[in-house]
Amino acid sequence: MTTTAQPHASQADPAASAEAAEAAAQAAAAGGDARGGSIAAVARRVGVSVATVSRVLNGHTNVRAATRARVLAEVETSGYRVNELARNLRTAESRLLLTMVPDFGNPFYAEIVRGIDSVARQHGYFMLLCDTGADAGRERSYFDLLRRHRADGAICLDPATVQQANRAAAHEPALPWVACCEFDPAAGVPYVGIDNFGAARDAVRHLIARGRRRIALINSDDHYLYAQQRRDGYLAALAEAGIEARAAWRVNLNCLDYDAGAQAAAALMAQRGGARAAKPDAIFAVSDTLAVGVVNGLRGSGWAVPDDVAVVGFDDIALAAQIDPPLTTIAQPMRELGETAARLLLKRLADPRANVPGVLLPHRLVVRRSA
Amino acid sequence: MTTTAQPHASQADPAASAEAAEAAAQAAAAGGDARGGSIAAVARRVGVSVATVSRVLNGHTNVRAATRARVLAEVETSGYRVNELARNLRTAESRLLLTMVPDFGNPFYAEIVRGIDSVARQHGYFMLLCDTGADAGRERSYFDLLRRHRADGAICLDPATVQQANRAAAHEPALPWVACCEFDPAAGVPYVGIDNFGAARDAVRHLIARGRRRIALINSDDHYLYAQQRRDGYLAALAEAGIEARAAWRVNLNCLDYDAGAQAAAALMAQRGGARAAKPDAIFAVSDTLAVGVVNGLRGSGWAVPDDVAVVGFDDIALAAQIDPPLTTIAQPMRELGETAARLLLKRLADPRANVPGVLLPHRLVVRRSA
DNA sequence: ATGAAAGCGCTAACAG
DNA sequence: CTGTTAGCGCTTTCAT
Repeated sequence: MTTTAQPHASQADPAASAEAAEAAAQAAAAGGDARGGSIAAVARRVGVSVATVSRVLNGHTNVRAATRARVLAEVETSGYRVNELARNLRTAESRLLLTMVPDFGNPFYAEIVRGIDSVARQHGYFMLLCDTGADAGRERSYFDLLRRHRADGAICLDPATVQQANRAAAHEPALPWVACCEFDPAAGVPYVGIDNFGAARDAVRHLIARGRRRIALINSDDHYLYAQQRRDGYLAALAEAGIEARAAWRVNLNCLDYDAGAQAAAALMAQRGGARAAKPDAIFAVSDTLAVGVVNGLRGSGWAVPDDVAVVGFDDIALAAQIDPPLTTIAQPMRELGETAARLLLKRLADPRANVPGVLLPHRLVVRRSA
Repeated sequence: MTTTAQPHASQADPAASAEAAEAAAQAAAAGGDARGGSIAAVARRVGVSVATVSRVLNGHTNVRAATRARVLAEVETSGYRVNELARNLRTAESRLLLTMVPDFGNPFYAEIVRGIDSVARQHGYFMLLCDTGADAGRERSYFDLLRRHRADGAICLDPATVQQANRAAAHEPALPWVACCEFDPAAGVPYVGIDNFGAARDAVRHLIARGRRRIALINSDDHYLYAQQRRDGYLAALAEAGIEARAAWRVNLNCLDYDAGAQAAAALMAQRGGARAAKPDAIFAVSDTLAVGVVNGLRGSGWAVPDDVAVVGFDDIALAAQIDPPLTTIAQPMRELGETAARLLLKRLADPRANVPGVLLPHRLVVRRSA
């Protein structure tokens, strides 16, 4: 049992295990004349008012122990369950949190979502999950789900949607949502993320410290802030080492999957023919999924990692340690990113006027064998 | 726009793009005296009854074109949005589908979930996602979410929960849910999955055809039906080739992640000392995540894949083609599994008495370099 | 084609 | 401590 606020927790009470609940439901389904029905039916059978039943169900203390016991007993045997549709209308809350993900096939997002789910559940909320990449039709704004009261608040992990919503936030600041991973402090929207500039600079510094000087960057879409910041971090590291940046060695991808990384790497190494010295000796990819593809693409083209080309990824998904060679990468605290996002949102919901901060979580360089 | 049944689709009408909707919301927030408010407020401002507004919102045809236009105009300028909490209570449906996953960090489940989400959305449903592995407390039965009307139906991907629910289904057959991947035809619960026995047999036959005879099995928990079926398929393939099965070469894991696979492989190869001929020359793992770990674990112990030990996985997740060597595996139609599960459930919801079948989807062996 | 009115099942004043 | 009652905002007969 959690210790955090959970208004509607005591329904049918702690004692009622899942097993017991199933049994009661069975009894009800078996169809003695004591069906579950509505709260009114329960009240009638017990011989109390609906208010009393409601009080018991919601764990209010102002009910005599004996009365409470009778109500609980009836609830138990009848298999009654509260109708949350009605409760939600009455309390004007859905107790649902909307999570928008660009692609939950990506382990990076999957782990963040687990963090969100975990905190949400602890606080009596469930998670509505939308894969924003899934419907090409773009459909109506996902934030309409908030306006329609389908969810009480939202967490957005999709950079494109974050940017769009940040613009809209100027006009309609009241919507309860928080940005995660992609964020703009200037937008006045609560957020969690990391120092993308610093993280990218750390990655490239590491490559430079390992003696690499021809460092390519495989980046995400340059429209995204996080991509711009990582690009700038990359550039800064090169600059401080006195290395000239080459535009031809910077590539932008609008897809972060393995194949995209593999193809980009192959293309990078195939640029203008012959001289080995004219090709990158290192690749920094802004996502581990990309980097896994890069390693694969390099191998496919006959290049050895890290001997010919060192590779650094980003995120530190579980897979990073499993591939050959294991991936050197920037670790993001994925779980905490999700948990923090959920906490910020919950705080905002608890007090709409609360001053919810933006928070930056620490990253760190994890050195393995790929660089 | 989809062509399938979608009762509440026309709210604010096709013409209203997301952009326009945002603009209208902005207008409303700006606070002219025409606030969004309730349907009653809209009706009052237009000078019609709530019934008429409701009809327009729901795309009923029996409204004069002129009236409809006036209502639509007011909805547009006021930024009114229907309150789905109220609609849901009135119509007695949440339009939410519950999806229970044992671990959505696993790419196999992630892809299935995308299939579910895609079909659900096409039919005007959203997805409530629960990671059943997430809360150790086990909590109340997830199916209580159905009884409480928090979701209209459920799809269960978690083998443990499927088994538990199959037992409960004997007592309470009315719950609208479908089993996916783990299923028991005898339980009378609609399901979708593959022929696990045949698939495992195919995998092991392939190994045998490649000349391997000392074949180990890394399986999931033996309590699960799919695990039993795959084990039996493995055993059948060995038997038909006249190979004696060795109990010491069968291992059961209750976790399918990379590390579990790596450790199991290392342990398998370390069994009782010296003789090479006393160790497996092939490993069949019942999940690609496990198999990826196996390849890594083998490499870590100095064994070459496939020369020393051939490896076959199961699922054909995207990653399978990216590792070195690329993984030979049994492909499951993950996307279709999810889509089919959703369709079966939707059919069940549309007609509670409908006879919803169990369906088996085809698998196939994908031969790459690991075996 | 439109309106009036009855609830859906619940929670929360307010009264006692 | 308990009961009565008024809605929450919507959809849907049933009239007109």
